[in-house]
Order: sequence, then structure tokens, then C-alpha cells
Amino acid sequence: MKQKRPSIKDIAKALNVSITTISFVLNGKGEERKISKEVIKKIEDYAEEINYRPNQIAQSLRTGKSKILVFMVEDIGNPFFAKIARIIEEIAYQKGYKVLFCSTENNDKRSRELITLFHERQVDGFIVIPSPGIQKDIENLIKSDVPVVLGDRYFKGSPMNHVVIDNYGASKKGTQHLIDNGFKNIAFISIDTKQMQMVDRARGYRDAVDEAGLSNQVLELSFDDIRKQKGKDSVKNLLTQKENIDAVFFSTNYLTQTALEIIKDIDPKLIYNLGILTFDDNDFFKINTPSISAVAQPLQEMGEELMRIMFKLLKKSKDKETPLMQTVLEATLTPRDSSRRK
Amino acid sequence: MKQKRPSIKDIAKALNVSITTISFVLNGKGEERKISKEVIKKIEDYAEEINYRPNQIAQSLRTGKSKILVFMVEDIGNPFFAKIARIIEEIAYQKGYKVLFCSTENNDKRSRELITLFHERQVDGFIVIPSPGIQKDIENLIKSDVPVVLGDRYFKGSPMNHVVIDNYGASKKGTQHLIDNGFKNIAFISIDTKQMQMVDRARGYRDAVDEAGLSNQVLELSFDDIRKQKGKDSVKNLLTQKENIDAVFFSTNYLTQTALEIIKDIDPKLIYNLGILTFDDNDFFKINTPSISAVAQPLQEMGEELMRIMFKLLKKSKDKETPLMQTVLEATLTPRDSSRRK
DNA sequence: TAAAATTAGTAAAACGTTTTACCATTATCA
DNA sequence: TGATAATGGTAAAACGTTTTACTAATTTTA
Repeated sequence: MKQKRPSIKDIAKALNVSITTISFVLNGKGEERKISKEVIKKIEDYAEEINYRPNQIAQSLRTGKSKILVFMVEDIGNPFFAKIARIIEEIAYQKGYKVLFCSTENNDKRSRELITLFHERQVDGFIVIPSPGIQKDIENLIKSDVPVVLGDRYFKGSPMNHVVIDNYGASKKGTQHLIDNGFKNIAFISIDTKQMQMVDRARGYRDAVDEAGLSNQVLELSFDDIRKQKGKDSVKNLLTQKENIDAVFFSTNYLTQTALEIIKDIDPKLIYNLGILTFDDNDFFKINTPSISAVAQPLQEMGEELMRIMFKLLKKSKDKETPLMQTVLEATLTPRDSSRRK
Repeated sequence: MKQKRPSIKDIAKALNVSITTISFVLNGKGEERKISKEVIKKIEDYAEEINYRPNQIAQSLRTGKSKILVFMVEDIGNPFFAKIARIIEEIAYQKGYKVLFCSTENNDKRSRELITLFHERQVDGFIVIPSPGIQKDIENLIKSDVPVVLGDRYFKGSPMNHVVIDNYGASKKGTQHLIDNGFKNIAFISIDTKQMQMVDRARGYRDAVDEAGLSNQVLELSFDDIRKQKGKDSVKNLLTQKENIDAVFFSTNYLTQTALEIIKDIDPKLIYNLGILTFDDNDFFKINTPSISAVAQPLQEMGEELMRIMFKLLKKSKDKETPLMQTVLEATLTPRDSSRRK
């Protein structure tokens, strides 16, 4: 026999006190509203006793707040995003918020649908790793006063709250590391996109190579082709046709992953004669033979920063403008075997 | 200037029709309730025109349904769970449901808190990878008529809906594969737990080894020690002290991952002299040198089955009992380099 | 032709909160 | 002493739906 959860009304009936009074007391406004000590105690004790929990749906309906945040990423299956998700989840829970995760596949249409969906469901805030073409949608979201923080990338010329890393600097530092280790023909393999994080990474690479008086070799693959034969062929060509290439810097973890497969496929020994450096670290790069050097993003700090800004936004009063909050973090170079001179 | 979303009331005012009628029409009950064609059309057109969307919070409050499911896993950062999460997410969205993910860390206390939390928030259903000690809590959940499906493991002697694989068979098949490849001293490294999936895997291993007349070597680590030095030392001991061991079968992906690190640490060459087989597959095992043979769980089917059962439960009428739904899937052996005889 | 049935709707309660506006009493002040 | 203020609350509206119970007008039936 399923008995329904107690509501304020039940408490009211049991204690012979009005609903209003109970609401005030349970929301900590008892003192302020001059409710007597005894009544406060009586209500608190009874609520405790019957293990009363407010119905959050009703609260949401009344207040327009849902205590739910959404974290939109490219792919929750990608360890980079999954790890950040864990960190965000943890912090949110501590503050009584829940987090919805969802994967956009870096697809604008899907991103738009998800934004609409969650906006309708009145989630309280969006933490978004934006796909390239949803600048307008995000702007609209912000206009309608919904807290939004971008992660990993941002839109040029559109001032929004964000947490990113210094991609240019990190990329330059990474490239420099390869140069310092004696590599002379360093290729850069990246994604064919106008997204800022990738553009900045490419720029960092180019500048470093230029300054060292070396030539650059950039290969840009389309997001969709990566897992297909077409993408694999391009990588294969770069590595086999241009025999002078002695090192490759990958701009993101799944490129590296795909490339490692391809390299293995072309010739398992090849990997020992090629310098390799990747953006984004994970446990498997450490285990790989040879272990893969990485430019590691500070996941913990990114998650913490994202949430710090989000909570600032959630707390602000409607009328008061909050200043723009933009954080730029530094990535760490983690040298391993794959970038040692052969 | 933020203008509020149109509600049914606004439509009512605009069209001079009652709220009730609109609700009936928009819920497709127009015909049934004998609303005239013209009125139906008028309402539908207008709703379309102003892009009316029902406030789901209000719907939830009234109906007690939230159109939200929760997927509780050990760790959303583990690719095994992350991949299933993606599949579930996809299917749910198609049916108008959203999915909340959360990580239990295989911790009973945390699991309990999460269950309470979401139950209070009236999520419509739970898909749970249960931590070992929450059998009672799940039973209570089911008793209060909440749809629950377990994944990956189940509780002995507690009949609940679940989707698991034939762990015993898969483990036996895996062990047999190592035996067939000529390994004579196969160790099994697993988690120190009473959870069914692990118990079954250990049993499969033992039986296979027994039947082949070989001796067994089982090492069980505690969940908490794995990432700590203590766990690493145990593995190290097993691999170095007992020099006769020529192959290791790991019962889960993160054990393999940790072990690969340790092996690399002890002696990078060691890996070439050791047969390795792991439960759970992922892209990195494919890339690893040597590539790691795996007993792969059918992620896609698991996700689909979980959701198929969940939707059956969601659809059932309150009074009618649904039969127990338990699916056992087969895992696939994916032999790679690491299990070839040295 | 009167009763019964159908048609085409509507009013109002309910879900469980929060919050505004109000109201008795009692105490204080001038 | 009469007005004012403080004390300790409460009634009722509101959030946006769904759903039950009703009704007035028309049509059918006997």
C-alpha cells in the first residue's frame, strides 16, 4: 500500500498551525517573521519526525526555479568531457543542484533542440561546450536571463562568461617542446573548424615553427570524416607520402586515438620513429607504448571555475548586471617517451 | 524585456474558449470529448502560431510524472558506462524522456542518497548499476511502484528486472581461449566483492582452469585500493614473485588499466612475455602495444534492452502486475595480440 | 410531445508550494 | 486615554496544468 508523502498541509493539520507559518519556518524565515520560538521548535521537530521533504516540483512551479543545471558537451563518452562532468556533478550536488548531461555531437541542430528542450523545462543554468554555429541561440538564452557559462571554447566578438585555457600558449609551448627535442619537420593534425580553441592551437603551432625557422605542415580533417576511411586515408598519406615528417602534434585526444590506430595499421614499428605529442591527457596515453606526451588541460580547475561562475550567476539579483566573467587557465606539458628524440 | 511564455490561459483569452477545452484538444482528446472540428482546428492553429509549449513543471505537479529517468552508474568517467549512457540517452530522447546521469562510486551511502534525492524529485524511472549493499533500498523503491531496471549485475535471491551478460560463460570462454593458446599458469585478477558479476566471472575462470587440469591463482583487490599503492603492490607481487605465471585475465577494464601501468613500471618488456586478457573492451585496448585481447560486452544491445524494459514498465497500468523481465546477453571474445602464445 | 440521450462544451478543484496582504491582540507612547 | 506600533500569526492568491463533474442546448426516441 503506497502511502503518499507528507505535505505541508499534513503538518498543518497535525499541529493546528497555518500552512503559511510552516512555510516560513521551514524556509528559515521564522525569526524574521516573528514566529514564536515554541512554534518554530514544534514545527521543526515534527517535520524532522515525519521526515518531511518539500515537493520540489511544486517549489519549482511556484518559484520558477528547478535546481537543475545542464552540462552540454560534445560527447559524454569522451574521457575529457566525462572527467569534467564528474567534477561538475560533485560540486553541484554539494550545493543542492543536480546536473543533466547531454551530448551534442558538435552538431548545431541537435544543440539547438537541446537548448530549447531544457529551456522549456526551466533548468536554472547552462554550462555549454558550444558547437560552432549556435552563437545566436546562446545569445538569446542569455537575453532571456538564463545563466550561461561556456567551456573549452568561446565565440569571437561575442562577450560571454567562459572558462578556457590559453590554447595559443599551450600549443606554442608544446610545439617548442618538440623543437627543443630536435624534431625538424613537425606536422600539426587538427580539425577543420573555425572554432576558437582549434584556431588558436593552430596559430600557436605555426608561430612556434616559424620562429624556429622550420616549415609547417598542417592537416585539417573534418569532424565527420575522422572515424571514416576518408579521414584515415588523409592521415596515412601525410605520414607515408611526406617521408620527411619526424613528429606530429595532434590538436585533440580523439585525433590522437584515431592516428595511433592508423599508425599501428601502417606499420607497428613506425611509432618508434615518430615524435608524438597530443592535446588532452588521459590514462591510456600514459600506458601506451611508447607513452604519449601530452598537453594536459587542468580538468579540476576548469570544473571548479565553471561552477564558481555559474553560482555567481545563479545568485545575482535580476536587475543588477553582473560583470563579464572570463577565466583563462594554463595547460601543463607532460613529456613522456613519445616526444623524445629518436 | 523578458516576456513570459504563453500559457493555456493566454490561449483561452485570445480564442475565447475555456482552458479545459484547450487542454483536451492539445492532449489529443478533442475527438473523444466531442469538441467540434472547427474549434479543434482553431486551437491547434493558434497554439502552433504562438509556438505554445506546455509548462512541464506544471504538468509534472499535476500528473506526478516528470519525464525524467535517472541512470546511476559506478563512474560516468569509465568508458564502459559512458558509452552505455550515450546509447540510453539517445533512445530516451526519442521518446521524449530526459536522462540524468550520476556516479555512485560503488558506494552504498552515496547510492542511497542519490536514490532518495531522485525519488523525491519524482523521476519516472531508475536504471541502476547497483552498488553491493543497496538491495533493500531498491526493493523499497520497487515497492513504492517506481520502475527500476538493474544493469550489469543483480542481487541473488531478489527477483528484479535486469539486463546482464552471461558472465560465467564469458569468463569461461575467455579463460578457455588463453588455455587454447597454450598458457599454463593463468592468474585471475579481480575485485574483492560479493557482487554477482564478479563472482560469476571468477567461477567461470575457476571451472575452465579446473577442467583443463591447471591450477588457479586468484588475486582479489579492494575497490578502494586499486588506485592506491597497496593495490599496485599486490599486483606487482603476483607478477614478480610467482614467476611461473604466464598469463593474466582481468575481470574489469580499470583493473587492466592499472595493471598495464604497473607492468610498464616493473619492466616495459614484461608485457611481451605475458598473456593478457581483459573484460570490457575499449578503443585503447585496440591501440595498445601489444593490442589487448578482450571479452567485449555488447553495449548497444545492453542499452537497448535496458530501455525496452524501462518503457514496458513506464507503460504498465498501476494495478496490473508486469512479469519479471530479465535479459541475459552474450559477450564476444575479441582476440588480439596480447593473448597469442609468446 | 415528453423523456432520454447526445453534443459541445465549461467551472472549478486539485497538485504542493511561496508570498502578499491582511488581522486580531497586546504593548508602548505622548 | 486614545493613537501607534509591535507581536504572532493567518487567508487566500498564484504558479500552469489535468480532470471530474456539471450544464445548456439540441436531437432522438417511444
